[in-house]
Amino acid sequence: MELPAELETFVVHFGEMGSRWGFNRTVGQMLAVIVFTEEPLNADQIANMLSISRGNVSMGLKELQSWQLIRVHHKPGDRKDYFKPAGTIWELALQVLSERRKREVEPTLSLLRGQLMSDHGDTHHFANQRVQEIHDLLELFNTWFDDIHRMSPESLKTLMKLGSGVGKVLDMKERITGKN
Amino acid sequence: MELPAELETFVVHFGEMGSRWGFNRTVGQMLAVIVFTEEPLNADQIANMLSISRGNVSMGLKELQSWQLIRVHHKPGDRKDYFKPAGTIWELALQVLSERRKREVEPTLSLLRGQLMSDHGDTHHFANQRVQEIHDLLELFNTWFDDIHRMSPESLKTLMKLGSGVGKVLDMKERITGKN
DNA sequence: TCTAATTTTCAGAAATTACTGAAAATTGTA
DNA sequence: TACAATTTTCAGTAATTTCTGAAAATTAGA
Repeated sequence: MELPAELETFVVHFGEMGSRWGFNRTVGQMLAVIVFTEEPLNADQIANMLSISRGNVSMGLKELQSWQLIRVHHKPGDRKDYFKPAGTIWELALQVLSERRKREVEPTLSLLRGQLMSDHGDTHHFANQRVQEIHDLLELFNTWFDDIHRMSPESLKTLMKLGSGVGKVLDMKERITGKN
Repeated sequence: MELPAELETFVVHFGEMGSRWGFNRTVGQMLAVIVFTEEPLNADQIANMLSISRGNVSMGLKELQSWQLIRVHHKPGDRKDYFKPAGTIWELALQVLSERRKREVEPTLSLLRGQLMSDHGDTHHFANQRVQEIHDLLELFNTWFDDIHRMSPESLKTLMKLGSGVGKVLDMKERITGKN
């Protein structure tokens, strides 16, 4: 199977962006062909479409599965594994954010939690103040994201469209409930 | 100036996380020493503390300045440039998000906008539907982030603490105003 | 303007990351 | 179980990224 001409732009672009998004060029390109192709694809098809080795495709598929961005699909009477996106575009985007939080925030949060355990006390040392601040920030972000991640796509869209307008709603709530 | 022992953990960790956060190991380490040291530091001090070349420090400082994470500071009677964080921890975090949006979202959004210009019409082609979906998602994220980014740290903290509890406030609003 | 202090640049070297392809392992069917 | 189809692994190689250090450029004071 040959790469359809209309996909080339996206494959090239996803390849270039791949490393910024947390994987590498080939993995980005693989994600592009899988997302923009209606039919599930098998490893040989992907290798041909991108002109890369079979081994590379195998590693890339493992990576995309570890990100939970693709899913195996089997065709009756065919032993090959076929791959398709693990959800809607919206779900894939949330999944990327989720994995990145795990890889980019969790390790630091663990370290800082540990530091605050052992360093309890001299909260006046400059560095320890920064540790506390970064810890609090990441902890807040973490619970916020957990919370957000559980919302339905629809609620989330509504919320995002409201944007900072939420501030006004919050003010309103305060006036009504008298709390914050 | 030698690297204080209590900073070593953070320098090593920020180095390891650096590439996941969008820069490289040395730049991550440089950010760590600058953030965790009370006094502004000059390039030679940083080079000594991290045992890296002067040229490397120069490049790293440029990178951190392009991210707007550090700022020059001058001492009277001293021609050297000293560097300190460009803001509070909270501001630095927002700045990282802001720069990453610019590097990780904007290029794709530009491409997709262009595609939708030229491809206007056959919205039934599978790939074009995906293009539209990704475009709408990124566009929504973009305006949401712009909005959020303008809020004061305090409002933002309040909003994050509320988390998905915002959903309930929104429901309340709908009941009251009869709109969404 | 001249000079010394300081910073930046960048070619080459070092380190890291990614890729290939053939061999090994696994899987499903008969 | 035996075998062919398929996938995974991984040593060696290729490509990319990062780093060094000396030379070039810039800057500020005399």
